[in-house]
Amino acid sequence: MDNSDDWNPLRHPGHYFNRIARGLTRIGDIRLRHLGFATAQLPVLTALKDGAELSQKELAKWARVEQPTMAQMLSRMERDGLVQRVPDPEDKRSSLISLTDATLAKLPAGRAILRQGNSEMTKGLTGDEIETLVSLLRRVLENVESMES
Amino acid sequence: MDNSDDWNPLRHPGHYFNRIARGLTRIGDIRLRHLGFATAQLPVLTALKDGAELSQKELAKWARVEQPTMAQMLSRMERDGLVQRVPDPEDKRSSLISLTDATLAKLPAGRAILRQGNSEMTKGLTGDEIETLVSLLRRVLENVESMES
DNA sequence: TCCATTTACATAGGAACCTATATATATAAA
DNA sequence: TTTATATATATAGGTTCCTATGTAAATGGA
Repeated sequence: MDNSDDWNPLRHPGHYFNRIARGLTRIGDIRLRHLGFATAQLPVLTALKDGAELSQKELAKWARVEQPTMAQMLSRMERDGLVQRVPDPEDKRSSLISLTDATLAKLPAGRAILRQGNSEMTKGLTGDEIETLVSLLRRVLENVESMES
Repeated sequence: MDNSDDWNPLRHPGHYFNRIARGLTRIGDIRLRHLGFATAQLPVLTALKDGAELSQKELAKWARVEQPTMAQMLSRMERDGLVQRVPDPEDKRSSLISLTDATLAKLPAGRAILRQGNSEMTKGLTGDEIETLVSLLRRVLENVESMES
């Protein structure tokens, strides 16, 4: 690839990740809105789907966001009645976060929306192609995360 | 894929896009910081790299962000001396935006950083694999953008 | 020409991400 | 036990994205 292509985003994978990620977030937000969910909250819903009680720290690690990001998101989710916090009896610094009953009741509908989105996103790709894609993505992700130090 | 995997993000491509995109943004921001550039500004730098003068509207379209997003980014870039605006003589509603001389002078260094990042991101992938990846990404992007209506 | 519509941009407000830093509790070492 | 360090969370401030809406200039039809 000659130098003149360095600025041509269409020749590089990097360009696509941002566009796809933003697109998926926008679509997810629209489709989940009637349930009161947002795309960014999905890791929290996933982690707590079986009634688990986790600390903010554990949720941040699971969702791979920084602690203040998770703190803010949990505040909004609590404000909106999606989660509840109870003081951790074993650690006065910490709270245990869990989904409210109303949220638990809405999870199956959320799951159906996700399944539908995953299927539309890979429309026209064979099972083999999806596997190839996931495996390449996994390798790129590993490279990217090894660049962050 | 059985139902119990609907919540398992590792089985779906969707999960990876967000993580990769955020990782690339963080790394780019760190590596470009000494030049005064940010990852999100790259489309603007790219569009104006040869001294072109474009309107805010054209830049938003090029970068595929909404107009207020571009307006805000250009404000910061102008504040930081990266771009300049001159009134469009043909349309009093509009300004023409171009890179400052200082920014133009820093572009080659920025390009080298991008090239390096693109190469690290795909480390271990063969040329064929990169081509396959880009082609699959293109198809997914097309699917995603067709979901947004 | 005059008015309605469209267009370009600005502004307001909010979500989700980040880094840096403060505070309170827990833990470990002296 | 007292003190130093580590950990969990909170807060402050900033960027990048979004939607909704306002304003002024351009345009096109009556």
